[in-house]
Amino acid sequence: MPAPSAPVEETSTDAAIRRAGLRVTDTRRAVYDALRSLPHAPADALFERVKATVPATSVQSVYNALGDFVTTGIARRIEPAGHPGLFELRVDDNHHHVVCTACGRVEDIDCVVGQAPCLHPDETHGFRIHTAEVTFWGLCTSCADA
Amino acid sequence: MPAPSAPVEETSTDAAIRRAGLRVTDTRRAVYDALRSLPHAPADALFERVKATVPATSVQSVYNALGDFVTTGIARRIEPAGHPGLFELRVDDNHHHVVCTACGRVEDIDCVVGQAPCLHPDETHGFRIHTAEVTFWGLCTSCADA
DNA sequence: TTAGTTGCAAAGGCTTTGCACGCGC
DNA sequence: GCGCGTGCAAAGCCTTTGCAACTAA
Repeated sequence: MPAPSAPVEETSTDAAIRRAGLRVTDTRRAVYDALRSLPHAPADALFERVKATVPATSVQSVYNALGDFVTTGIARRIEPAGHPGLFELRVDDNHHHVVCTACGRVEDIDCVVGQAPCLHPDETHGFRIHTAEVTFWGLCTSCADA
Repeated sequence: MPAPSAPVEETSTDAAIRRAGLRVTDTRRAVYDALRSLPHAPADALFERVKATVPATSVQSVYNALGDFVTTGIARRIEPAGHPGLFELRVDDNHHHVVCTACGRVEDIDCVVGQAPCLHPDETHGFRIHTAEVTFWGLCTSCADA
């Protein structure tokens, strides 16, 4: 036996899917792994990736899996205006996104402040707010040079 | 002559359109007025409104007008994930949005802080940032009660 | 006049839905 | 074995594009 001296949190793909209450299937495993390789990928890019492992799959099945991931909370869908939906696994931490207005590239930005004041407005029109989402728009290095 | 004692800024619909460098047409005037009545409206709702004034118009013409407004900067398009694009006239001031996760209702939120620290991250992956967009997700009063 | 706009039609991209078969548990 | 998930097909929604006729400047 491997004698785990410290409590080893099982972080494999299978475990993550199972923890979400979903059955482990080839498609879901492949989609999850694809999300790990491609941090901010649109569905069709993920599909291309998944096809390499599970050739019989379809775009719709990838959408199914992504939908299940988003519903159960192990993935998140972001939708920068003017671009198709992108999917990512980072879901628990409070981070934001920069989107290149020219090429659509997306990068993560860690929030520099713990309790951002602008994320806790006092006038909320009575809304009970549970999430804040920040998107920065700008030019990435490649597009700024061009 | 009306003898304007103070310099009167002409703020009529026509003037706004003309100032954007666009020709004034019935369709554009109607779309602009519809935007004033419906602060965060999707294209089809605006179309319904416009049809009352200009029955011969079409959804595509409304899209044309909206596209022109957005391009010239007198309107802005926001796209809360999961909902069709919404259009609004408030464009010069720094304000954000609350979106109801249940019914999709959108309200404006004025930014309480002038220079929000979270909107000026130091690590930007080399992006030259020019805009920051904040979306709050929550439940509006009606949906929270239900 | 003449270039910018319209209205119509059609296509396009992204995503969801419905259903019979197959597989995870 | 039971039920969830897949794969296939088709439809759906929102939006953009192309083009001849029209009209604001």
